[in-house]
Amino acid sequence: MPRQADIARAAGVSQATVSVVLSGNRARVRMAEATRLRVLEAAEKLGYVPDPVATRLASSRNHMLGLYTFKTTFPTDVADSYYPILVGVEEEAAALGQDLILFTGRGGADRRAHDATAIRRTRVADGCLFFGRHVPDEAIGGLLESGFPLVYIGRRAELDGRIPFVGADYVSATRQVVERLVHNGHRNIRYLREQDDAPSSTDRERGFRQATAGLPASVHRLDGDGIDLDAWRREGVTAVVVEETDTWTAYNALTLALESRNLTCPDDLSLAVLGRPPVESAAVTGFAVPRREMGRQAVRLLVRLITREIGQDSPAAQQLLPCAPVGGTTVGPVR
Amino acid sequence: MPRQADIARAAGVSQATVSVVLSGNRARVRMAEATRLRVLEAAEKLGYVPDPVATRLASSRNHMLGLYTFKTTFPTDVADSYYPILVGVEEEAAALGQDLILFTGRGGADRRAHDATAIRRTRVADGCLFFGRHVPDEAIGGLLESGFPLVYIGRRAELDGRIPFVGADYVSATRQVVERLVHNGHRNIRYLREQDDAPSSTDRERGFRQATAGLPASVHRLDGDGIDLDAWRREGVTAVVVEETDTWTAYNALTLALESRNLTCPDDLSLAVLGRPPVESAAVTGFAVPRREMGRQAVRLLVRLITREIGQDSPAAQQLLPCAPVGGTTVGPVR
DNA sequence: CTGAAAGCGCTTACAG
DNA sequence: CTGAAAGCGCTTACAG
Repeated sequence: MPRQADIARAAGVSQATVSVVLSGNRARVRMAEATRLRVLEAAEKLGYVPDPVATRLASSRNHMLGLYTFKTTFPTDVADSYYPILVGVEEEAAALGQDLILFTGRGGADRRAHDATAIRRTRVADGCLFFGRHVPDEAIGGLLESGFPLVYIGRRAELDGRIPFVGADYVSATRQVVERLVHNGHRNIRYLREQDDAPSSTDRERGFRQATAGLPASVHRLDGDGIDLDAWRREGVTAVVVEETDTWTAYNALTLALESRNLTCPDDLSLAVLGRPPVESAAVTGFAVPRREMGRQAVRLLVRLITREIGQDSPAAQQLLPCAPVGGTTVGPVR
Repeated sequence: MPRQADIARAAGVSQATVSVVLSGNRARVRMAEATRLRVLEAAEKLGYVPDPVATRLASSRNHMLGLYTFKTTFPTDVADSYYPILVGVEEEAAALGQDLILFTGRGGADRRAHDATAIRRTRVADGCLFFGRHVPDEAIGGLLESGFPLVYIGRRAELDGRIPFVGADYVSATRQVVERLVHNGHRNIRYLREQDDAPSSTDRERGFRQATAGLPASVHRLDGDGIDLDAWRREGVTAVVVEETDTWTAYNALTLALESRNLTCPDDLSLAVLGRPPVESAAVTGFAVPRREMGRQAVRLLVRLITREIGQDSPAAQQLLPCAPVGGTTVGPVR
């Protein structure tokens, strides 16, 4: 494969000159147009393509973006909620001329021990997208401090909120859904959430509390016990909102509870999903998490971080995308 | 970030010695155990992680495998047939400690002109998986000649059959399905295939012809006209086999023809899919294309090519995986 | 047993 | 306007 040195020989110039010409002469070196053309022509004739590895070692960019997931990159269980993000990532990466490196090869056994090594490896790329709840503070903090561009997909508050991210605005989306319920006369609304404290869950809770300020609304954390909807009714609950997660745990528990009352679509209870209901239950009110757009915007943000167009401490490095409302038919007046 | 030079200083040895120790001393250089330990300790203390870019430039391996698709890596239209392959690829790559590079960044406009450049770029990786019908002879041939390890996913006969691949054994799988029909008494069987000449289509046709040798079996290539099943019946056809492709074109055409006779499951015609029917029509006889396994085996083969465990001209560099039969209920006796 | 040197293919100051 | 030099962080013969 031809190298710059070969072109230099063919064009009768130095290898450094070839480098300058081929890199578009960003350094604005003065140069005879004839020389430039001669180099370009020789490069064309020899079928030259730069070696990305050497480029990366010598300079700082190789037009490759990393994608680091803490579990598997192509999950089989939660593929539905995950795939759209990948689609968005690829779409935008392609549009911006970036290749993608999937860091999957981080050994078997002791993953925790390998994390630091694995994460440091992301440096092959110009920058890296991270996806997952897991934030290994030290490793990520080290990357951040060294100025390595990185973007989390999904909001992250760790490391004093210094992590750039592109997330979904669950607070507003939830508030809007719940406000609609309140507008319809509901005064006792219950938020069914799962056990863990993912930002997406606590953000929903925040939006919920904003919309129900002053009302007897309450949050029910899912435990092993299942849900007693009749008891909730007796407590005066007239509407239930349930969070969507990639495992559908809370949603499924609610569905189960509804079915045990022989009601998939209850007439004495309004329902809404804080997210998008599964396709089968398309009529349920909720909102759409803009996964594909999150993928796209994460790539855009990462590239702007790489080009230093914006700094990693800039407010613009943390983005929350709006969620589109999904109409549905399960939010009615109080019964 | 600490480099080998830093470790060398800390351990009081030369940088080259550090390199030898850290790379596991494959060159079997004699070395005092104490020195080795001192180096290892210093590396640990400094939190050293090798720079993959430099490693790749200096040596020949960086434990990264390329994945080059001629369309989009994450398609939205044919995701179902595609995703399992990715799952297999990732699974095996992870198991073998390999990262994955997705070559998506090959500019917009003139793709054809960029192909050579884009394909040459795959050299960043230790080897590359290719996926798609498209075989740009010159570029792939160049890679092959230079000894660059590559594996196609799906059988490819181009370049005098010199391309390593992992495909599905459509010939045998089809033959078995059709033999079952023949065994059930069918003598006039029709194979419905699509227009193009993909290996997966011609392989099916070959298996079909093997099983129907001596019988009046015939192949119908789908055109714009739709299918007249009544006419086929009058011609004496008692069984139809239809190929599965990622677009389902032929299968959908057949379904349409069946529906126009108000029969989704005809009683005067036996049916089989050369592949797996869509979930809704699970009862249809067919076979399962082992997509995930193809992904896995392609990675395994690629790694063996990279390690020179097998040569690219070895027969072992071209693999056909068996397809598991899918029982179904649509293959009956002649009516 | 260990170190000094060359080289992988580039980029980027720095001299002329 | 162009070239010579150093360097990115490694590996790999080759000397001692």
